[in-house]
Amino acid sequence: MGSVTLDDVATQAGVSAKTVSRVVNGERSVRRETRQRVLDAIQQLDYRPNLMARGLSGSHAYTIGLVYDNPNAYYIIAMQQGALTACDDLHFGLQMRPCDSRSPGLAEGLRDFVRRSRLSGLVLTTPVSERTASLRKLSTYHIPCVRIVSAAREPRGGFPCVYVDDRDAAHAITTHLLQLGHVRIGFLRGGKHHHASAQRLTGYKDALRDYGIPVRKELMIDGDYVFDDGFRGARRLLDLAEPPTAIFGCNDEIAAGALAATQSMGLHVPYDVSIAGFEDSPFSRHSWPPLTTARQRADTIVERAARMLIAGISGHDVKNKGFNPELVVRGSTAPPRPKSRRRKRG
Amino acid sequence: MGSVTLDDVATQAGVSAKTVSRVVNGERSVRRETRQRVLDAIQQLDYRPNLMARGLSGSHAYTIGLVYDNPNAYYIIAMQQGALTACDDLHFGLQMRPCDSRSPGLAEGLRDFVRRSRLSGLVLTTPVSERTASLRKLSTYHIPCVRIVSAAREPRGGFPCVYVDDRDAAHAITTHLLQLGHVRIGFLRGGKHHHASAQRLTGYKDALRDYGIPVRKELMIDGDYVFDDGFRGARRLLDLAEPPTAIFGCNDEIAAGALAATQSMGLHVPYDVSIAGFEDSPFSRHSWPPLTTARQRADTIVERAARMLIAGISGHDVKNKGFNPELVVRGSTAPPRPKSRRRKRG
DNA sequence: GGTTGCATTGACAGCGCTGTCAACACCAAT
DNA sequence: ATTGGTGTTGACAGCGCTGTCAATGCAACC
Repeated sequence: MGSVTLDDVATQAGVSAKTVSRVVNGERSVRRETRQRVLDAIQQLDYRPNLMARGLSGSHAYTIGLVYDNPNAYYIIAMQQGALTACDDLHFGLQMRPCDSRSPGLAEGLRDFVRRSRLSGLVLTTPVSERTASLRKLSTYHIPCVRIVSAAREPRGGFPCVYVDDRDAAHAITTHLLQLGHVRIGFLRGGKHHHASAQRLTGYKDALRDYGIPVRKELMIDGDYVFDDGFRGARRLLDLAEPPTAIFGCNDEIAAGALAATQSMGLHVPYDVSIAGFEDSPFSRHSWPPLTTARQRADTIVERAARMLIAGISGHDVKNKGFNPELVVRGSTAPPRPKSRRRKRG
Repeated sequence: MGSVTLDDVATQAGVSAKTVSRVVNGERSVRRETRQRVLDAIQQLDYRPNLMARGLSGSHAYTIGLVYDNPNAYYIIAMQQGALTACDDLHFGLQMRPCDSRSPGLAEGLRDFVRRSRLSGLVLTTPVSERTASLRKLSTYHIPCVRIVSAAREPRGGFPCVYVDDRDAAHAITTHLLQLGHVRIGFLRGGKHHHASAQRLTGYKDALRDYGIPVRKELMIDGDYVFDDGFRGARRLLDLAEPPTAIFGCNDEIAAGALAATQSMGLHVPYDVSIAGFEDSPFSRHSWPPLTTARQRADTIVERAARMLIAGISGHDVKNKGFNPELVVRGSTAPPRPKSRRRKRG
């Protein structure tokens, strides 16, 4: 019943409690042979450190915070899952916290969150990780943080990062559509406050330029990362005098909305219109036809960020890490129908 | 920097630390006048108990667990929000935990979860709260729990409950459709393992019977709580020789799928087909037209359950509490079109 | 008046861990 | 042999709180 404590392990290994503590916390000054004896005892007794005791005693709580502000519930769930995996594995606690990334008091709010629970550090997800002014303020509080950001290459300075090359992935998706033969490609933007959205737009534009195709303003529609904006945006695109033959939604939920809108106009996907998303969320798999998208494993990315954060807190060196979302071609994209044979039903 | 402790409050109020502890924990044996003095001091100093210290010292961690197993991310997020509100307010910690409600080791898994973090208790959400065998086993572990269940009246025995009358709400929605003049009403079922789904089906059937309308098997389609099952189910319904004039989806995501399917067939909602959902999730508001639905505030319901749980842990009496989802009529339902003038486009 | 019982309060130990500091062994340099 | 550094280990206090138990005050009882 009463669980195994440091002292139990110490007795078993024939050392002092403090030495066990040293081993558990990966401190260097323990002889190899002693360390092994302790590790064996830990394994034998299935010892797990008591978070409360560690937190009460130590200078921090051995618990990290996951901070997010995102309208996309599926994305949040995936991020939580990733953070949970890392924390369970490394015997850290996890506090999950929604927040308002546009609040002027963001930095202070995060500071209070950390102080109240004596958190060891924070994983800052987009778009919280992009509020540079707040981040600057946050850095004066000496709170260990890892940011997840949208960038093609390793950002310089500031907090350690996990960076995701949204531009490149959007470039790949757009290129996929271009290679299929599409020329008029619509783009449905997401979250104005999300850099990722801007990066994906850049990738789209760059790909068009690479193919010598002019970027048309009327083909790029603003909106947020929600189903309905995808629905309305796609309607606007398809109501154009010369509608696009393909639509690239800034995330899967937008793309799912676009899919519904397209079908609501009696058009067939992918024969009349191709549709691509971004994220590989359940939306992209559950829709019909399933969406071509860029696989961006939010769980993997956040897990990595959490591991980096904990490594940093434990005094290890941390190297920034980049991810490249991977193109996933599914049934929602196909070559455009020859113009003469296209018709709009409904 | 170093935060306010019990001793600080005790000094300020001129009492011992233990007395402050008594006030904070709502114990009875404190004179009214003393209690007030302590409360004032707490307010003045903005004291918040240290969870780690409480947990280390006390017999439990002053932290509750929220357990869920649901494919609907929006629903999970809402539940988390509600639990967070209650815990923040009552100075309890919160651990959120996805799990597999169909695992045979469910009870043991929950027990280990509780033991490892010395949790004070669990809020069991559907469908975890419906695994009667596991629940019976769980009850032998003496873990305080509050269940959220789908039931018309207060369940007898077992753990305390928050019960939601899904049957009644589904009855109300169906009646709404019947009153509009619909006779052939399709029903898209959700999660086979969710009692709520069965309850809603019952409400649907009961309402039909109340109106003397036969329940037709071909109008009730199985599926899970996901967009795509709504899409496919609606297609099947509308492809019937004599299709329904209204479709009732077991939750909003299913209904959103049905909406997309209906529109994909060139039919107009609500003029050709009425569609209703259940839950009042973002889906129902973001779709076009917005969905008629039953407002079931998962956040409010879970907040209530969490408050009940914490009250029980603190030794107070707990009374079960019922919720009745409330009919919300929006643009997706209207009287059926006279049959002669109905046409199917596309 | 002395005793009992209840309501109210406080002293104290200790939850399981980490930070600090001191102790010890050992080797290289003096 | 002595000193000083380095690597390794342990003793001990104490983090902020609660559980236990004892002390206090006061009213009610024989």
